[in-house]
Formats: sequence, C-alpha cells, structure tokens
Amino acid sequence: MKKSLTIHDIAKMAEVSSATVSRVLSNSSYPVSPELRAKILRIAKEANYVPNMLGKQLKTRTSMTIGVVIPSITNLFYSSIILGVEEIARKSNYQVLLCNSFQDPELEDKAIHAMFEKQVRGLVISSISSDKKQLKHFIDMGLNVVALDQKVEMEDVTQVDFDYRKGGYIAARHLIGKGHRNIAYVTAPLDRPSRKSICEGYAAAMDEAGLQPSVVEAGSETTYSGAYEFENGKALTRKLLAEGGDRPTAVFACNDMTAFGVVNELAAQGLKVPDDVSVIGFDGLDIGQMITPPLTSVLQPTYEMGRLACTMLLDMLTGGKKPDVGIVLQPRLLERESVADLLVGG
Amino acid sequence: MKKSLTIHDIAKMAEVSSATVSRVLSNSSYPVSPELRAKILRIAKEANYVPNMLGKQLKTRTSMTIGVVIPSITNLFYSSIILGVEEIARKSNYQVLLCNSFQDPELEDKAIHAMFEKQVRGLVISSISSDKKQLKHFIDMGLNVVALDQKVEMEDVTQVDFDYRKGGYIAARHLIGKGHRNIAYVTAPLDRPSRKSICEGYAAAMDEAGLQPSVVEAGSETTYSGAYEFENGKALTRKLLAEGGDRPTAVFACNDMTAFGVVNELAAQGLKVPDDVSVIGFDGLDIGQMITPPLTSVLQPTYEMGRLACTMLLDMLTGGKKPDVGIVLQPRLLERESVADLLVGG
DNA sequence: CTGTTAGCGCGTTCAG
DNA sequence: CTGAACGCGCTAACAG
Repeated sequence: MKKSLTIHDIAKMAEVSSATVSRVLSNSSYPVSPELRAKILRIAKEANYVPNMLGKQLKTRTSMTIGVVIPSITNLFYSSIILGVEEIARKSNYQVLLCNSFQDPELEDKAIHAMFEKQVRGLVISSISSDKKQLKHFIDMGLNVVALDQKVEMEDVTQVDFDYRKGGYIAARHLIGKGHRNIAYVTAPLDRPSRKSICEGYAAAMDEAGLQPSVVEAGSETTYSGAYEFENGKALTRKLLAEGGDRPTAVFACNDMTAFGVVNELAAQGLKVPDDVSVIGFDGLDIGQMITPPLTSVLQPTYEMGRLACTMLLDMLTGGKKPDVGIVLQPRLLERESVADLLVGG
Repeated sequence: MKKSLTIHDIAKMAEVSSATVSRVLSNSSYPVSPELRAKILRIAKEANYVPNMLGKQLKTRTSMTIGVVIPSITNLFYSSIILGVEEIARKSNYQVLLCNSFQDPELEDKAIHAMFEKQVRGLVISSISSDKKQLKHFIDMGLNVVALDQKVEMEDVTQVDFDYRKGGYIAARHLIGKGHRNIAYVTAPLDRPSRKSICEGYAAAMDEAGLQPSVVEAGSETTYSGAYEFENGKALTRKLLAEGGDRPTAVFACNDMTAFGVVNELAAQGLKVPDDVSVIGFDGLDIGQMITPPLTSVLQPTYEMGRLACTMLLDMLTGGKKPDVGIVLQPRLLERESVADLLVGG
C-alpha cells in the first residue's frame, strides 16, 4: 500500500493546523471560518484525500462495522437474511463483515474472536455453538449481539425469534383440514431447537386430531448446503416409502430444500404431486414458486428478519438501550399448489 | 464499548515493559527469554486479553480484510462465488467485508470508497459501474483488485474470466446436435458484455449451421433478484409464443433463473418440457437439478471462480506479484433432462 | 475562531 | 535479552 495523504499533509498545503483540517473534514460541529472551510475542502478534493478510518476508529473507539455469522451463505434462507441486514446497515453507514460457520462451532468461535479484535460494534448471529462462554465474555466486554434463527439462551442477547412450533402446527392443520389423515413428517436431525419445535407443532396438531404422528428423521449431518438437504429429502422419502404399511397421502418436510428432494424422489418413483401425494415445505423460499408444482409452505419472513435484527442492533448501538424483550415473528401459510384437497371429489 | 485491556495493562501485571509484551503476543521473531515469554502468555490468558487490531493495523499498515462487491447475495450465482472467496480468505486469516451493489453504480462506488477508507488490502468485485475513475484511482494508490464475472477493461486489474461466447456456442451446438433447427434465445437486456458474448456465441453456432438466429430481449431491468429473472423468463416466453410463426422447438435462456421462468410459462400454456419444447439454461446452478425436469445448462464453476479469484488476490498481496495474465475459465455442458433429442424416433 | 498538545493501542527503532 | 521513546492517522481537550 502506497503511503497516502494524511490530514497533516493537507494541513500543510492549506497552511493551517491538522486540527482544523480534522474539524472540517469530519463534519465536526466545531466552528471554523467559512473561508478556511472552503479552502480545506477544495484542497482535500483536489488532492484526492481519503481519510484513514483506522486512525479515526482507534481514536473514537467506534468502528462502523458489524459482524454477521451464519452457517452458509449459499443457503437461500440465510442469504436473504443477510441481504436484509446489509441493507439496514448500509443505510446507517455501517458495513458488514461476513463469516460462514459451516455449522462448525470452532470456526464460529474463531470468527467471532477475529471480529471482536477488529472492534466490530455488534454482531448478528445464527449461532450453532453449544459453548457460549466466549460469546458471553465478549458481551460482558460490551459487545452487542442479536441472535437469529437459533435461540441463544442468554441474557443480554436480544433475540429475533420465530414461532417454529406454531409453524409446524399450521402446516399440519392445513393438511388435516384438506382431509389428510396419514401425514408423515420428514426432517433433518432433531438436534436443533428450531427443528424440534416444528416437530412438536406437527405432533400437537396430529394428536389434537386423533391422528398418529409419523416422524422420519435423518442421521446426523455433515455439511450444510442446499444440495445436502435436497439429497436428504430424497433419502428420507425412499426410507418412508420402503417402510411398508399404508403410504401417507401427505408429506411435511422440515424445510423447502428438503421438500424439493421429497417431490423429486416421489416423481422418480412414479408418484405425482399433489395427485398421489401432497407435499408441504417450510421456509417459503421464492424458489418454491418456480418449481412444478409450486410448493405450499410455511413462510418465514427472512428478509424482514434480517432487517429487523439489524435495526434492533443499531438501536442498541446508538441508544444504548437493550430492548427488554425479544421479538417472535409469526408464521404464515403460503398456499400454493402442492397440496391436494381430499375432501373435494374424494 | 467498555475499555478493554491493552498491552500496557498486562505489561504492568507482568512487571515488564509493553514492548516485551508486544513482542511475545505478536509472535515477533525478536528474542525474549523463555521465562518472561511464559509469564506474559500466562497472564494474558488469565486476563482474557484480546488485542485491538485497529492499533496493530494502524501501525503495520495492513488490515487482514478484503472487500467483496457483488450485485446481490440472494442470487445463487454470486452467493456461491462469495462462499469460495470467503473460504480461501479464511484459510489465510483474512476476513471479508461484503457489499451488495444492487446493480447501482452509485452504491458500488460508495461501498468501494468505504472499504478503501477501512484499509481493505484488496477487492474482489463484479463491477457494474461504467465509470471506473474512482476504482482506477484506488488502484493507483495501491489497492489490489481482482475482477470477476463482469470484465473490467483496465490494466492492473486481474481478471477471472469466463468464456461466455463459447458457452453460448456450446449450448446452441448442443441443441442443433439434437436436431433442433428453430431455436430461440431469450435474454435479459444485452447491456452487459457477458450477455452480449453469450448471444454472439449462440448466433455464431446458428449461422454456422445455416440457421436463423432469433433473439428475444427484455427491456432494461430495475432490480436484480432471482424472482425478477424468473418473471422475465415468463414474460419473454409469452412474447415469444405470441409472435406467431412457427413455434421454436427449443429455447435457450441467458441464465438458469430465467430458464425456470421459461419452463414455468411453457407449462402454464400447456406445453411440456422437453416433449413439446426443449429448454437449456446457463449457469449450471445446483438448484437446476432439483426441478422437474432437471435443467440442462452450461456450467459456470462459480465456487471455483470465487476460490480462484481470492487465491489470486492473496498472491498479489503477499508476493506483490501481479499475475501477468488473466485466467479464462471454460464452460462445460451440463446435460440433464430438459432437452429432447429430435433425431431419435423423429 | 485557530493552533498546540496529548493520547487511542500497537509495533519498532535504538540504547543499554 | 529488555525497556524507553517515538509514531501510525486521527480527534479531543485546552489554550490563545
């Protein structure tokens, strides 16, 4: 990096002190005569002066950057969240330091550490780490944290939550309302609270209707990509169909990518959706309306979640006020065309 | 932010000078007695010392962060690239500052400016701005830049390029090889070099085979999301089918999301893919194999592009060597099931 | 209104 | 081998 101009350099050019230059160029409210101001502005512009934020940040102890840690950016669910975060951040002149944790607690911890060293003012995180000791320490040191997606059971962590249980309940209710009685739930490993909650909602709705829940769970996962979830959906469907007994009339998948796998495997086995088997997903990704048939799903407002999380974080940073209560976003059924109504013409 | 420990604080605790602490904690090659080293390390650990990188960066003039500027992270094409960039960066202890430009030159310029102020050591960029004055200036100041996806015609900008023309050619050749003669190309506005190149490749293959090219181009775009491209695909297909004359037996779309729209609109009009009309996309997104029928496409190795771009950037940073020649990645046909072979049973 | 001075936290001469 | 002193680029306190 070539040595670039400093305020001292342009102070010399303008024949003033560097303090005055600083006052002008950093829009200080401190009074400076209009003539000097104009002169300094002109010279700085002519010389293509670009301030070095490191100096400023070191002095002012504030960095105008926030960190975002999520499992994987290629997951449409998370990329949409990040888009929301980044947009809100940008509007307040913050920038985003991004890290993919790949569901690896060690990577997550390292990323948070590095971000803290770089003096990020806050963090938006979908944390997968079970050991929150480090995070707790940083929070005690003054780091502001907003958790998303994955619940962080810790005081001083503001939560943007989603009612997964109700989402699971809504999906199952929808299927039951359409006359389905044999409804299977296929899911990635139930090792995360969010997934457990969806499953509980599903089971509650089934119980309530006097139906027998039937859960097919995947073995523990290694990666965390859409392709993995898709394959998972296929594998779980094979398992489900191979089980013998009555074939379910509807399958509820723990997320949309998995649902795509279900639809695909069903088709591979000669079963039509929704004519032979209905499928419902979870997430409500845009891409769901682009497949055939368009996937009925439970909407999680990812973009808004991102925006909301970032807004809350910025509030904490500027106001210093910790929202005393977290927010729980509500699920909404996204009815498209992958669920058959068994009560019509049945 | 609560005031945190500095090297001076732990220097006092260890009853040594801050210089010694610095030497130990920053792994300097400077000799320090083993006893002191151990003592300092122990005390720093006990006190949960976390270095402030701003001080270090200011002093050493190097920041261990790179910037990435792309149109939109919710576009699977770019999120995959970023994943590659971030992974390589992380392995060299760099972090990534991310910005979505939304195809807005002004946002792009502002983001680059802010990143430069924050002393990023380099940039990976898919630039949409036509005015590269600012970028050129920063490069002259020592910023290292690797361009991706969108060609930046500028010396000192290393390019990770892709042979779009050949990709267009390959796709058209594939269709022709399968016996198609009436092949339409539907595309987003041809205002970007990459899109023009694909179209040229298509036209060249058609000419070569003595066929008449038929291009349907969209009006200028406003947003840049997958949903937009999908809708675009639908709209262009409607336009195509409404044109009268012979209906094409195959449609080539400028990217996969657009192809999804084409497939969807075809279905909406009662046309089956590939039985009635064949469709081929461009990008080779994973998601393409999850729809029905799986989309034949031209593969752009996005993840590898990201990895490669970041590797080249890091080489420039460490070695100071500017690769004297850019790289042109080659397209590859991804044959799936959305193209019918007209020569069999035809 | 303007300039001088003193750090922010760190790494790095240069003496000892 | 160790420490005192200086400076990275910038802002803030205090004089003038």
